[in-house]
Amino acid sequence: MAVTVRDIARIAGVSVSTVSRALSSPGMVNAATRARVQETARKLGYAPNLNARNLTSGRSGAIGLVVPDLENPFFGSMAKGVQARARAAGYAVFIADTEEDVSVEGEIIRGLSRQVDGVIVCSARGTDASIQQLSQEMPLVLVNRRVPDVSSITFDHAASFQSVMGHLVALGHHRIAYAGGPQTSWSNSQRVQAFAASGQEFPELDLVELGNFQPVFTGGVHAGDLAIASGATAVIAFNDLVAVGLMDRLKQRGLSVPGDISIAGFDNVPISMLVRPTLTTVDFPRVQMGRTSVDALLEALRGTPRTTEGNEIPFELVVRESTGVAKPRSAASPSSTTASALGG
Amino acid sequence: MAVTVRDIARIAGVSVSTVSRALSSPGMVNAATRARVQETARKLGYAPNLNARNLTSGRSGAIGLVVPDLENPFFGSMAKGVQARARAAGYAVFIADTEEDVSVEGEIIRGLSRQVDGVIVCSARGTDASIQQLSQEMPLVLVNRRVPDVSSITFDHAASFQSVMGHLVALGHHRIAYAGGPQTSWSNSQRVQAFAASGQEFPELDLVELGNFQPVFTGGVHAGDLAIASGATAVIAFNDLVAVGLMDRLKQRGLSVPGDISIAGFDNVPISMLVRPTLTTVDFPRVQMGRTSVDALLEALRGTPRTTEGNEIPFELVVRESTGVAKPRSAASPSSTTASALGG
DNA sequence: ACCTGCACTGCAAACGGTTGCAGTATGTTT
DNA sequence: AAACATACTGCAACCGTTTGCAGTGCAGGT
Repeated sequence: MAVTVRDIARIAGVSVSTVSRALSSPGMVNAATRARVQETARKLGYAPNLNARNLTSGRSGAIGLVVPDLENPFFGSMAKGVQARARAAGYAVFIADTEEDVSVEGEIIRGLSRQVDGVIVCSARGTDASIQQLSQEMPLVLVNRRVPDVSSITFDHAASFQSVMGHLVALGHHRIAYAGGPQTSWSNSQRVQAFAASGQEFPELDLVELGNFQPVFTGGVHAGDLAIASGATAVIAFNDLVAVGLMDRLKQRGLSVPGDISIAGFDNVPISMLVRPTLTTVDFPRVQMGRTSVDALLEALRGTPRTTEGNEIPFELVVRESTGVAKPRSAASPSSTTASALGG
Repeated sequence: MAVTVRDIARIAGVSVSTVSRALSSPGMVNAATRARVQETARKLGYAPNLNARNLTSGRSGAIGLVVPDLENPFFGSMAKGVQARARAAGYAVFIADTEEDVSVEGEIIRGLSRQVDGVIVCSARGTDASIQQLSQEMPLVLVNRRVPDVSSITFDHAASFQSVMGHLVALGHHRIAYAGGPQTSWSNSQRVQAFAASGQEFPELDLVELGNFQPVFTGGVHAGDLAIASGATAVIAFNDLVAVGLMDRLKQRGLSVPGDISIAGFDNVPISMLVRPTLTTVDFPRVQMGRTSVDALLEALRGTPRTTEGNEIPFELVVRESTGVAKPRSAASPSSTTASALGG
């Protein structure tokens, strides 16, 4: 059916080994022969059988990408970066969606690992131990999470949180609330820590943790009422969706953003610039994170693993309309009366 | 390094062929032997080498998925469906992002085809001929586009457009505009046709084509002014992003939605229920489209290709707040004065 | 003239499975 | 008791490529 090295060998009048060498290590064969072989190969439309090639070489020329949910734009962007960089390096990408199911994650990754040279894993959940275990079984790069002794690529959540906090402080806010995300999320724990650390840095601040919310619109709605009750003049939300839900609820309750309360989110999702007021947020270059994780994996495959630390992708604070100067504490407007009345 | 059938054979005291059969065609070997082999395999942590297996079988157990842009949520959802169904059927998924570049698309698909049993292709652009050509070279299923003689899975754009139109007519609208998408887009051409067909179905209607717009927020902003000028009381937008941009512009110009103008979009993207008013739109089950395309591909691989026609995924009209009864033509309110003044 | 080194090429053995065929030991039929 | 079918197992070839090793011919050095 398909044309093989033997066909080429027969037609070009050489041995199969010469054909193989002419095609994969051209330097080893005489220029004339090489040209003849390559020409016949081209004419016959030869395409090497990758299974055969990989069988001898032991490599597969592919990497695996494991994500919890492909429908989440975060992972879509990641995948794009991974795909682009892998292709440029001559690797194909196998993709697997764990559907957020930690229990099957290990099996999926192990299954995948038999057909790839290494894997890139996004696993916000799952235990450190299980990830360490996997990392010992195969070349593995962990994304958006840090686990001891596992090569990982992350955003600097602490620093990005600080930059949002600095922005709000500069605008004169004193009572600032944080509407957290899922308790099990690594990035949320980073933000909670950074939030607490801000207390050290700015002792004059009045910090309120509103609790943990689902990282979606309705979670923000829920947080909205608590935010009003807290009496905070600024709220940092776990992500943009929460921020948008929060903002919607505040408007519904008759408060103005940023007049009464400033709101900031994280991720810079497309919605953040479509809502009114547009949302102040932090942009994390997700495509670049995908690219960098491929680089890290390929280096590991070449036997020169990066250090675990220091692989942090830069972020950017995007200031838009949802944050403004804090309303003076003394001159309480009717709407803020509501807030302070409820805030106790 | 890795454990092979030979290791198992040696330890279990049988031949490699028996090992192979005990593992892949259990019916052919004695129950006791089979148990012993399977047990040793399990104990040694045996995992078959897929390259070796595929080399003999000629199959690869993988399918390819080719999309123009992984960052686009449409394809993310698709990919999720593809991935899930493929995994369930024992297939792995290779993914490739063409970056909307038609010129390399063919090469990417051909390269991919060497490592997979078949491909699922989303290619809104590219010529019919090039797709037909590819389809003859390998098992191929085309998604969201119809090309003669190529197996394809689509949404019924005509019917979904009709349902939006019917909804608006029922609300009493007479002058209805369509804000189109890219001229080269297959789905847009389907909608334009359906728009024209509505003229036949409802001769009393007054239909206005506003032109072609970029399928993004700013395209909608652009369309907004034209919509006002057109004097239409209802606008159907190419997709939700255009609809949202349009709505934003209308509000900016002092018109109310749906008070003065009703707006409907397509796709039911997350934003559509976050904007105010929430957007009437058409939901296309994209994950299901992914699943169905895998089914079609697998059937083709088994030699029982589906017919080209009839593979249409059901849609659902989602009526929300952005569409309402048409304002009576006679009683013009101040805000509509603006519109009719400009509408000429 | 002889040996050495070099550039090139071919042989054949891998890689790790699958599978057609033949062989052996049982059970079944007449 | 002989002939035969049946159930299981092993041998060895094969899938298409890579690669260590040996062989060839030819140039240059002595």
